[in-house]
Amino acid sequence: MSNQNNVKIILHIDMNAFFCSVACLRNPALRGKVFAIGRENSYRGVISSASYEARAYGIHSAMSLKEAYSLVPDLIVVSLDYSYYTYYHHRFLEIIRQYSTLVEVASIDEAYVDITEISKVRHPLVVAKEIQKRILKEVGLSCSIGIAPTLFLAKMASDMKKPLGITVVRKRDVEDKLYPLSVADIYGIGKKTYPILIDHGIKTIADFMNPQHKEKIIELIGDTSYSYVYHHVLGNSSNVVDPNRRSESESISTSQTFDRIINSQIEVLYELRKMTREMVQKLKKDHYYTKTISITLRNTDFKTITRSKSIDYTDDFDIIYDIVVDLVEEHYHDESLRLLGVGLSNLKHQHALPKEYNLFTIPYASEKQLAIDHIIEEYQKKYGENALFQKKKKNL
DNA sequence: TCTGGGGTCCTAGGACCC
DNA sequence: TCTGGGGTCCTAGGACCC
Repeated sequence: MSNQNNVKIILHIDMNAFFCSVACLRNPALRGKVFAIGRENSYRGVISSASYEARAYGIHSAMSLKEAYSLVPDLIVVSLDYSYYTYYHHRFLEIIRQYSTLVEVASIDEAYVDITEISKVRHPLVVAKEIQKRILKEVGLSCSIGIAPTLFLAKMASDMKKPLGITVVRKRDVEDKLYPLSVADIYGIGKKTYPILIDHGIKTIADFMNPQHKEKIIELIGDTSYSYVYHHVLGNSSNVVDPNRRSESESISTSQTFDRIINSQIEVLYELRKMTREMVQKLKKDHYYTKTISITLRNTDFKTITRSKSIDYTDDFDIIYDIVVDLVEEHYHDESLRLLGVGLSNLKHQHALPKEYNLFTIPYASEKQLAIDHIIEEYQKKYGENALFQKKKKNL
């Protein structure tokens, strides 16, 4: 691969069945077993990763546990503390960073690396093979690697051979290697969009790229999506690996699906207060301020709404929780809920904030909120810590 | 005992300002 | 009285990804 102009050599490195592989490292007895990562001893929830042996039975991530057990009644389901995943995440990044300073972390189990520099003295394929071998030997994880001139093509390439694959996609390989693939394999085309395309005869990437179909596809999925795919497939997209792209968060959120039904305002507020507390702690720990506060409510029919409100930048629990209370009072009307969530978005790092926000925070708690706190306290004093839920428990 | 949890990005309409 | 764009912020929702 020669490098004229700004042709770059990008690797996309993708850990194979990452969560399951980490679980095997912690418990080697799992190796070779039909198992998955999910909530242990439960039929609720979904699979977050399936071992290759389990995949052979049709089990895959996002599948409900109930469905998985119906396919494999004696499926082994394990869960692991998240810190194990982050530990191995850093372990494989350590190795990758020995080959380039241009490493962009894309998620817990994948990264982009610009190896243009080292490729001037060593063949990219040799570099990729060495990285793959070292991650397997030194960390114990297998990965697939895509080599291409852009991030998008590298991502598509790493997907083509798993596990332990290495796939090269140069611009001139696109017709051979990408065109035969299904439109469902396009990164960025998901389960809502690909059935629409397939229903209208756009089955392969070759179909998609055929100029005769341009009008029809734009009609189906819009101008923006069409151009996005069209140009990315041709290799006309960003080839800049930016180590800082995801280093600052734009939003943080938490949500929880409950075993019981939530159907009173006081319960909603009680749970959301715990979540808000958690979010504000995280906010402060990383020295962020938030501008937009949102709540998420999902009812028993799985209908989900989010409602938000923007205020001046703040990191003050009382101010933030007060907005949560406002949102609940405005939008919750005694429906039966199964999921609650709180999100903080429009985040700004302390040092990026206009000066006036950095002076000091005035202690604040609205009368409305103090009244609610009082009700909750009284309730608990009278009936005990879990009083709010006792009546539901009886019904279970 | 159907359907987790944490993110990013985009769209679209309305308000408001110039 | 009617009629303009452009830009930015806010809110709600949805698609997608891991």
